[in-house]
Amino acid sequence: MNKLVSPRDLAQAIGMSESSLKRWADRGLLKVTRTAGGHRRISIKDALSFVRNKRLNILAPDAIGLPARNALLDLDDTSFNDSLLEHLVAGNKEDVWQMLIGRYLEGASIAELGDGPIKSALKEIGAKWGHESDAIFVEHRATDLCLQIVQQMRLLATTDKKLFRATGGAIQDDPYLLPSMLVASIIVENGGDATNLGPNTPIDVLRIDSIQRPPESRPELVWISASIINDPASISDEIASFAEECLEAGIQVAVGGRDVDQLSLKEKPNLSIHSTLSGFDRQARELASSV
Amino acid sequence: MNKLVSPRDLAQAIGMSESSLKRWADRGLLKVTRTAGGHRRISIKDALSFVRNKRLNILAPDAIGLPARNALLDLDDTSFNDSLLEHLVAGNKEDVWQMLIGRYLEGASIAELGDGPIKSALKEIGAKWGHESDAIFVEHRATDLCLQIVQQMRLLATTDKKLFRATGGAIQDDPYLLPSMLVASIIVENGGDATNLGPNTPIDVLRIDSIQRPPESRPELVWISASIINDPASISDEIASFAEECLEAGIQVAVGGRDVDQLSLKEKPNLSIHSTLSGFDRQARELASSV
DNA sequence: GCAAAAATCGTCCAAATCGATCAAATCGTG
DNA sequence: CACGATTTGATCGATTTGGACGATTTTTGC
Repeated sequence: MNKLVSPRDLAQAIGMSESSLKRWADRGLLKVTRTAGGHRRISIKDALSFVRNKRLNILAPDAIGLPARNALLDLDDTSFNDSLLEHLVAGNKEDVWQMLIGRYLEGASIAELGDGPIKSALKEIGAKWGHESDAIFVEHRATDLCLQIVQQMRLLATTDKKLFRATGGAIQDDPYLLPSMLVASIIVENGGDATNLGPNTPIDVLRIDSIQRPPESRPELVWISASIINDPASISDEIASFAEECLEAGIQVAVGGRDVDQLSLKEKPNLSIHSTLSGFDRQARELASSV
Repeated sequence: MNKLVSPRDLAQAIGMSESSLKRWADRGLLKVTRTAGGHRRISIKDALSFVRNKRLNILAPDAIGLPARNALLDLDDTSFNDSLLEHLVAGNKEDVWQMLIGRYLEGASIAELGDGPIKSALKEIGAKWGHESDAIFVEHRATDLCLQIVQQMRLLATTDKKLFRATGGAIQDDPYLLPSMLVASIIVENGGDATNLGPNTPIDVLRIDSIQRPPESRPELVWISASIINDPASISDEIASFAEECLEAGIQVAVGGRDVDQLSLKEKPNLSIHSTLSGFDRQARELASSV
C-alpha cells in the first residue's frame, strides 16, 4: 500500500497517455513529488484522489499495484448490497475493501455508501442475528471492517483546504463509533475540518468545542449522532437548549442517527434533523459553498 | 538519535532503489560516512535533511498527507513527549500527526510509540479527568486523534503476507478502543492478520473466532485487552477457563491492559500477561518467526 | 573466535523518464 | 461546416533510474 508510481504506470492504469499525465501534473491537477534526479513520483493516495476527482476509470489496476478489478463492482445495487452483506458476514476483508473503495473511486460519495450498502448490511447483521455470541462476533467484526474502510476514505478525501470547521460526536451512552466517524468523513469530503469527539460524548462536551470557544475559532457546524437513546425526553431537552445557545452564536446544529425519531425537537432556524447521511452531506456542501 | 542507516534502509524508506541512493550519495547530494570496510552509513539527521531538502516524501509518504516540513522530529524523548502532550491537549491535528507518523516512519515501532508518548500523554490527560467537561473534551479529542493515527499506522504496516492469524478485543464493559486497536496494529506490523473485535467483547465472542473454528482456520493467538474491569474475580475465571480451552486447541492467549493487575490468573504455558505493548510486540514477533 | 549467511561494494547496461516540440484530435462558437 | 483555441498523444536526444553481477565487508550463530 505504500508505493510510489511513475507517470507511465498511472497513465497505463487509467488508459491515458504519459504526456497528458505529465502535463496534468505540471499544471497542478495531480500532486507529484520528484526524485533527486527530477523524475516524477506519485503516491497511491494522490493517484486515487486524482482518479476520483477526474472521474476516471481504472482500466488496469495492476499497473499501480492494486488488486485486479473485481466482478463485484459491476453488480447492480441490490446484488451489490447482497454481496457486501455476504462478505461482511464472512469477514472477507479484501472483498469488502475492494467493493467499497472501488465504488468510492468510481465517484460514489461517502454518504451514499453509508446510507446504502453499509447501512443496510449492518442493519441486516444487527437484526437477523439475535444476541447470540455468533451474532455479536459477526457484528463486531463487520463494524471494525467498516470503520477501517471509512477511515481510509476519510484519508483519501483529505485535502489541504479547510473551508469550514465542524465538531461533533455521539450522545452520552451511545457507544457506536461508526455513525459519527461517517459524518466526520463526510465533512472532510466536502472540504471541511472535522473534530470527531467520538462515542459517548455529553452535550456539555460539545459546548466546549463550540459556543464556549472564542467567536473566531468556533465551528460553523456541530453534529450530534444518536444511535441509542436511553432517555429521549431529557436528551431532547438538552439538545434543544444547546441548539438555542448555538443559534445565538451563529452555529448550525445537525442531529441524526438511527434513533433520531425518538427525539422531539421544535423547529429552529439553525437546527437540522437528518434521517440519512445524505442530509449531512447536503448541509456540508452548502456550508462549503457559502464561504 | 545518532543511529546510522544503510543505503538500502533509506532507499526503502523513501521508495527509491538502492542504486539511485548510492549514486546520489556519490554525487554529494546526500552526506554519508564510511565504515572501515567502505560501506556507506547515513545518520538519521542527514537522511532527514536530505529528505526535507529534496522535498522527497518519506516512505509511502502520504498514503496519507504527511506534510513535508517538520522541525519537530529532532527532539529528545522527554521534550518529544511534552510537546506531544501539549499538541494533543491543544488539538493540533497536524502537529500530532506529524510527530507520531514521523517517528513511525523513522523506524519506531507501533509498540514503542504506544508504550511511550501515546500512553504517557493520554495518562496525563486522563489524570486531569474530573467530571469537568473540559477534561472530557480534551480526552475525547485526543483519543480520537490517536485512534486515527494508529489506524493510519496499521494501514502503512499492512502487507500481503499473512504469517499468522490473531483475533482479539477488549473485554465486556470495557469501552476503550485504542488499546485493542494498538494491539491489532502491532500484529499487522509483525506480518500477522488481525481481526479486531473492538471494545465490549464478551469472552464468548472470542471463542467463536478461535476455538470454535475448524482447526485449520483457527488463529494462532487471541489477545484480550482489559482497561476497565468491573468484576475482577469473574473475569479472571472466564479468562482462565478460556485459556484452558485454548491450550487444548494450541492457541496462545495474551492478556494486557491498564487494569490487568486486578486479574488473578494462574500460570499456563499458553497464557501471557503483558503490562506493556512491547510485550505483545515481542510475542507477535516470535510467533511470526516461528512459521 | 570462526564459519556461514546476509548486506554492501563498485560497475555496467537496458529500460524508464525528462523536457521540449509538433501533428492530430477535440472542443466551442458563429 | 469552418475556424481558432485547446487538449491529446507521439517523438526526439539527453539524463536518470533500477536491477544485475562477482567481489568484499559486516553481521549472525554457535
